[in-house]
Amino acid sequence: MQKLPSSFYNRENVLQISKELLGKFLVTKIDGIKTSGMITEVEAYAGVIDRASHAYGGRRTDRTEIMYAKGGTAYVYLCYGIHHLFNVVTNKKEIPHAILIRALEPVEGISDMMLRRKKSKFDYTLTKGPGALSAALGIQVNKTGSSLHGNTIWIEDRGIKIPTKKMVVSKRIGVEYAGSDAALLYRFYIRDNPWVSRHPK
DNA sequence: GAGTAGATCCTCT
DNA sequence: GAGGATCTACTCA
Repeated sequence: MQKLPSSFYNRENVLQISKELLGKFLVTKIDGIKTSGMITEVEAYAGVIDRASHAYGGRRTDRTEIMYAKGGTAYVYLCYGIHHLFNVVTNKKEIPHAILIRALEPVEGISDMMLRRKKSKFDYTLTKGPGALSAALGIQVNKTGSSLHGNTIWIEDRGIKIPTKKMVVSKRIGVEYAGSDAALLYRFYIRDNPWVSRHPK
């Protein structure tokens, strides 16, 4: 059990990093409550050449500035006015790669996750989907720019390795506006794991 | 079980 | 002033 080093995030191949994130553990300690879960589903956003990315074409605004930070930084933003989506920034400074964490399997602090999600019953919707898992772990937009080497949000390697044959590759979700880039196979999830948001159309 | 509308607000044009 | 890397509840069958 150890935090992923900066050398994990600073690599250039965002697809490779995405695959390796499956089976890792996302941990947060927010408001004094520790919660964690195993990552089961991710999507890669390949920066300036990816029309689905906020940083497409080198677009740079107050919001996307975080994506240009060095690997190992949290990029959180608000979607549809309601949902906080959590991304991991990868690659070197000035290269705006990011990986969206879409789903995870809850491990620690499940009762607190249920409180945050206002759920009385434990079911698969607890951390299935990017907006849901952020709410469960207490991640909000004010955490954007946080370092993943600090003591608020981080990712641990607990010795679990997902074999390639257990991985499924597919199109990303909800990016129809990205034109031909919507067809890119940039989504990865663990085969037969119930904690996966949904199947692509 | 499948399909759809509403919530809700920050960011960029 | 429009729209989005979503989720849930509600309708209809």
